Amino acid sequence: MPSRPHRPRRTTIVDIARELELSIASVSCALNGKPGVSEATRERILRTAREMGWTANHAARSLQSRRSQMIGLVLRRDPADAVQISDFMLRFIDGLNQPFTSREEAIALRTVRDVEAEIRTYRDWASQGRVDALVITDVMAEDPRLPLLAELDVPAVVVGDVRGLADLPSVWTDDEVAMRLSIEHLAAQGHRTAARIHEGEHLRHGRVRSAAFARAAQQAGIGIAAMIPSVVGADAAARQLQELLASDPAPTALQFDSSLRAAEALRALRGMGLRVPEDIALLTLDNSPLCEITEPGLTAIDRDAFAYGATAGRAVLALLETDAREDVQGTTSRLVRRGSS
Amino acid sequence: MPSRPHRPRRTTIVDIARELELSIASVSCALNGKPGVSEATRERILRTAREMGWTANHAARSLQSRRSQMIGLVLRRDPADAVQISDFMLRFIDGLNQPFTSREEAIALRTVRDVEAEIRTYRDWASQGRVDALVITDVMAEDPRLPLLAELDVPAVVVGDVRGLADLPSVWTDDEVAMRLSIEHLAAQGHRTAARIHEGEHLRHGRVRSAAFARAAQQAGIGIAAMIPSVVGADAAARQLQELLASDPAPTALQFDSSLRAAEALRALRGMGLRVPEDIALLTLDNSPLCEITEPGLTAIDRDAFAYGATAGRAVLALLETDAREDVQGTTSRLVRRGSS
DNA sequence: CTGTTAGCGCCTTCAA
DNA sequence: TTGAAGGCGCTAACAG
Repeated sequence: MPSRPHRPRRTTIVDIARELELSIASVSCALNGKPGVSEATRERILRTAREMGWTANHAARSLQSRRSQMIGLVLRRDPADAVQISDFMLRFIDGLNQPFTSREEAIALRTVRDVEAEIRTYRDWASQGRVDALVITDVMAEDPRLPLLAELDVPAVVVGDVRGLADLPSVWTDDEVAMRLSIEHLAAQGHRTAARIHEGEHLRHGRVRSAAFARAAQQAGIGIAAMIPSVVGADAAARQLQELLASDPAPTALQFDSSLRAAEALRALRGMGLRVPEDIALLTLDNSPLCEITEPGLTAIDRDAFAYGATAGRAVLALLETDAREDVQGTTSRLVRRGSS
Repeated sequence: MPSRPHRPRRTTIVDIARELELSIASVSCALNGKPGVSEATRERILRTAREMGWTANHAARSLQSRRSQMIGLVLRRDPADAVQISDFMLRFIDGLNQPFTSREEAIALRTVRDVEAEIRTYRDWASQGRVDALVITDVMAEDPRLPLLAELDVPAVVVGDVRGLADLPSVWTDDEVAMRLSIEHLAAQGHRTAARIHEGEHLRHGRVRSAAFARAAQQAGIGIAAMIPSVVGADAAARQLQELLASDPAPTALQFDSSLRAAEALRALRGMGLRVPEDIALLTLDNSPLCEITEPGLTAIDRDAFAYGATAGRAVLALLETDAREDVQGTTSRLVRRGSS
């Protein structure tokens, strides 16, 4: 532990009390708007507090109130994370902050490489009382964090669908609707066979989406040529596409979870001499500026990451203030039509 | 202030002392690896501490040590922020975390809409002792935060070039080199006239880059058709490009600060029937996956955002631990050649 | 080597 | 209405 910083002592309520020749209790009451002081002395106290530039010391308050005024957020970050994930996440964080702007809460952020480190961080934070609540994102199919949260006694809000996995307050998004919108759009365009290229099913929402995709396709009378994870690298992606298009019946539409992958596919398809959308249609989840710079633009499902985050933030506050366990939809999916379909 | 949470009391050093019938001082010494306890009792103490699941309470430590173990980071976030900015920032944050992974420090993050709110946050955090240090990004041409930092007695590291603006430890990136690489690349391709489309010069680095661009161009014997801020909207951008290409002599190369803008320009130029790179070359700062999905790919200056952040993190630690005022280069620019030039 | 004492800055009974 | 005292959990100085 490094040596204690020797910065100038800040003014404390003791200083104010001494200055005014009052007891610290009176000062404390006045400063916190509590009864127990006359209006006159309260005024005096508030004024000199302002003059002396007093602000409550956070550590002291925290020690006494057992509240850190911190909301913990751990980002398990794959260095290869695609741009639009970053964009969504930063907007989400921005939204998460939103309900806290007029309050003292702030976000304690930490990035880690794997779940083990993430869990360690939660354990540490919880036992040290460093955060008042946790926000959990990217729910995995078999998520070791969910039992952990039950064990640690820290309020937590889960961002994502945890129905059947855990009994925790959650903020989720309508993946079923997103898939239905996608499929219905394709059906309306006369497509009869589609394929889905997802980002892996280790994440819960990957599975939810695949299931919803299958269900919606069946209802719309659309055949599924394949539901496969995306591959990295232009060459591998091109090969994957070729295989996909060789299947019988061949899909006339591709649904992506990642707009970056969709954009790459677009480029590959054109390289293969195929026309989009005439020969094959593309559409993707997670609308982003990326979808507008491709030629043609990418039809995408739009979701308001900021609103999503803000809803999560409000759920955290509700949990903290009234112990209200919320289960709300964070954002609504909307189809944005562009040239690719 | 909401009511105090009534979670089960965690075990404290008092509990351990009582359990072992020792004084709390001995326990404290043992737990902190300080001399003053025999090895035997230390062992005993450590073991029962572990058994009882003890962890130091952060608020108490913080109160006593005057350290919050928090590094403050405020993001002034324009809701219209482009994707690749988000990507760079999240990678930067990831890097910033890097030096803290094996330590107790965490990042206190807050997003705000304007400088006023940002300044208010710094003031609050500083006076409450909520952060041990601040990391300042996006230095503006006339930056009101710099005098503020001198006033507040909080250690701070500036990310960006502040030479001549403030005497603060800083981590900067080689914008001059980036511009020189760009210009030299163009010169080598035989270009004689270029234009620069930047993201506004309210930010310090915007100005630095423009100045460096002009200098490098002069040295390379390249004429500058224009140095103008980008405009938003496809139509406006197309008009801007048309004007630019109508100037005499017309630029045969365009340098962008934003790869999103460059990608949009690429699309617009092709819409105008121009070939890239034959008729006009494009290149951009801030390499990102975006640069690979356009057709042709965008030549770009690559900078390691993670390394940049990590360097900043190390500068913060140095400042905190040894009061060492560092002034280091955070990352190195490198030209990535692609089809657009 | 061990224990006692006194803070860190704030809040909260309980008496006066 | 005001003040004195105790505690939040931990650390540090000094006494034994």
